[in-house]
Amino acid sequence: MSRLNSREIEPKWQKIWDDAAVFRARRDPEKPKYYVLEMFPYPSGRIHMGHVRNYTLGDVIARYKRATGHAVLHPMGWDAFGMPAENAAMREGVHPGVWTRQNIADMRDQMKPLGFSIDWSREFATCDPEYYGQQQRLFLDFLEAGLVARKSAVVNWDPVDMTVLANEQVENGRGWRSGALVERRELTQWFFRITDFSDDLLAALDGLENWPDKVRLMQANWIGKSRGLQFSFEVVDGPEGHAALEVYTTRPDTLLGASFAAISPDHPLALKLAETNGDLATFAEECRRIGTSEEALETAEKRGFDTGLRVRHPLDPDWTLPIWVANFILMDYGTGAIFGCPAHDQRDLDFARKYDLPVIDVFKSSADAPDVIDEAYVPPKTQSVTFVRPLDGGPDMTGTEAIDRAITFAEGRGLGEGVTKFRLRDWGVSRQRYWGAPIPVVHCERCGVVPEKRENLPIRLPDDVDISIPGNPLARHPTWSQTTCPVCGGPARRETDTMDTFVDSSWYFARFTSPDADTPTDPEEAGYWMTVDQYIGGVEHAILHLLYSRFFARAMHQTGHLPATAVEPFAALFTQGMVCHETYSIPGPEAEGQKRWFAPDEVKRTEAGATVIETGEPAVIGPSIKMSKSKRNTVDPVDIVEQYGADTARWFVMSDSPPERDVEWTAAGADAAWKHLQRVWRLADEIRADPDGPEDEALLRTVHRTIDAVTVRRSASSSGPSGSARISSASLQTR
RNA sequence: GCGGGCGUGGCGGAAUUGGUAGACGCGCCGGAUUCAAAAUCCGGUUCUGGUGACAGAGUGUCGGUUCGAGCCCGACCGCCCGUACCA
Repeated sequence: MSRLNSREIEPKWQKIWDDAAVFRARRDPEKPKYYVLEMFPYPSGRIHMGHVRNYTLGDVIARYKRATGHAVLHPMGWDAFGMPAENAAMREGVHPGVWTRQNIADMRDQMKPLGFSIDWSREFATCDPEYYGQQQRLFLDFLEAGLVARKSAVVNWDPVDMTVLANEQVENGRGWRSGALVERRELTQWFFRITDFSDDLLAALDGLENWPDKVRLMQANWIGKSRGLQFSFEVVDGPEGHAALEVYTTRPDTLLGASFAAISPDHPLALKLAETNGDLATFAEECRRIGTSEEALETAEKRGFDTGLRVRHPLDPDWTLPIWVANFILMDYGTGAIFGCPAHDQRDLDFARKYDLPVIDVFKSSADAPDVIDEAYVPPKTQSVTFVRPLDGGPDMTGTEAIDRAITFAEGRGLGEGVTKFRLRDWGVSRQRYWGAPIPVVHCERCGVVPEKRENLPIRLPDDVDISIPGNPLARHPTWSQTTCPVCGGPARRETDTMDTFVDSSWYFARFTSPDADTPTDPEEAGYWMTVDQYIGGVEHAILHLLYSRFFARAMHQTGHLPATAVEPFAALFTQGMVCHETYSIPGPEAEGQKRWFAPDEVKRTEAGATVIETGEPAVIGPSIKMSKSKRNTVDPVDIVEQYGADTARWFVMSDSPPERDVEWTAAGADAAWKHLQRVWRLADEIRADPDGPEDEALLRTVHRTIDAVTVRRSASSSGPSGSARISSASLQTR
């Protein structure tokens, strides 16, 4: 009787697959097509268990579909632009391109032994000029189609390093390298007009039946369609050009509860007043130090500054309200100004309590009204439309009806108009960095901003750059930006901003259908393979990446690069859970931050606890959390493959937990997975040992019951991988 | 802060959707087999008390609805993801 020897079998079959090119995707009119895709990796240098889980999920589906007579496309590539390469360059003095290419080579070497059924002939990296050149072509096509805009946006500015910082590089309001207080600064930047598609991106979510509800809900909330009233306050003795203050509210029915007006520190009126009011200018300056992330802005302590100006209440000209500048008003949403209604909005209430502003309950007559307002409330069911009801004589009514009625009433009186607004903002794609796709436009003194000629694409990144200091190496390169104007032929300057790396990942799935085409896509190939039938990746991409990709598919359709059938790029989406591991640490002499972390292979784990192998010190066993470098709780797939073989790693991540849930990697679990494979091997071996003997009817029956159960469950489940999860549990019960 | 998710034995997880909580698997314990070990096979395994029959407790916490709640409702706690320049 033989034993499973993964070390021999796996390379043997991988070579046979490779030589026969069995995973090469081929169009076949006789077969239904199936495109399965896992979110492509960032080439950090090492694959981790999260990758193994992700690609195994896709691999199971790819193999299943091939086995059931489909023409399958299952490609792999590299999301190769981004900040880590520049950081490595600064840290180690290595060129970002060299670093990235080496990482790709390393990771490919680590992935190959896992035996995924990938069509490697389609591999590309987004830092290939052949790829980003086509992306530049798309940029120009979008520009021509009116899908690109140029406007100003706020960035984090490090005044010491003289560079733009990513939100991630801002720590407690300070630049991570310089430690300088970060400022907000406005730059003119390029935007994709994703808001042109707000309505469609929202409405089409309904059709994405094979997406998780939670992702659809998150996207819907992100797009944030709301119906409200836009109206203007008359500003009493306002400065020139500011006789009126436009505000937008989703709760016009609470208008009589207004006790103040508030504007963003970046609102034009605030800027105007700050010109002559030093204290206000100082206050606004302090607000601008918070940073640009929504999270930072919203969690900051609510602060305000009374401008001394007042506005007239629209329903009562004798009633005036103070105008405050408040740090929790976002210039990006609505009009950058609100009316404050403390009784019915918690943020307004916090603000009113802090600055001693009135709290007026407009639902006092409602049965739900509290005697004293401790927290903002809105009556759940019946609510009187306080300012409308006495005037139009109608009945009390519920939420949205009340709001609609207030809008109708206000419109009838000429007070304002009903407006639909979206929370979604246009997508700013300009980045002041080197390692990204150059934006293919030219700045000419005579002709202004002009697009590059398509025949000049790709606009390549220069290799000879100085990365050792912060800032944009393209901007300080002595010659790269010098060019001639495509229109007048005069001297001109290249755009030195590069594109957001999310652009790279917003169409790679389309490029996989024709990776060598000299246009962004080959219509015939894209028409055959698109859309992606099953997309698999982490839930952390639920909003941005997936929304940008949905936008891109629409924009690519509009510019003739994708068929109408592919405006939704991913027919089905599966979000897998994370791979976790417990942590081992020894607390330092000082505080939390002093902990020393130990990797699983540095620790001897017993029932009683854990000790550091080298020193024999006892280590504290921490909770199982996502594998990460900083906590050192990673298990290298390469080690597992060497120890047990790829099938053990693949089997473990597929069987131990349902794929949509987090899985905890344990040495015992890996061992068990290996044992299970041994059992399967032995079972098959026993049958093979007596090929002429009578068939084992009980076994045959079990096998077919299992197949039946798997098939039934698969077709019943809405998306693929949850079905394949059942394959695991069903097989485990065999015999 | 806001949006989304999760919380059941030592562990992964079941629970036919409001009807015997812990299926199945892992691990562990005991036994068989073996010169011995591995592998394999059999049995046990929520916790507490009890030799035992058995008794009591139990699905993050508190409260509610119900004849009946892991499941429905309300409030809270903890962890995770996202929050538009991390990918």
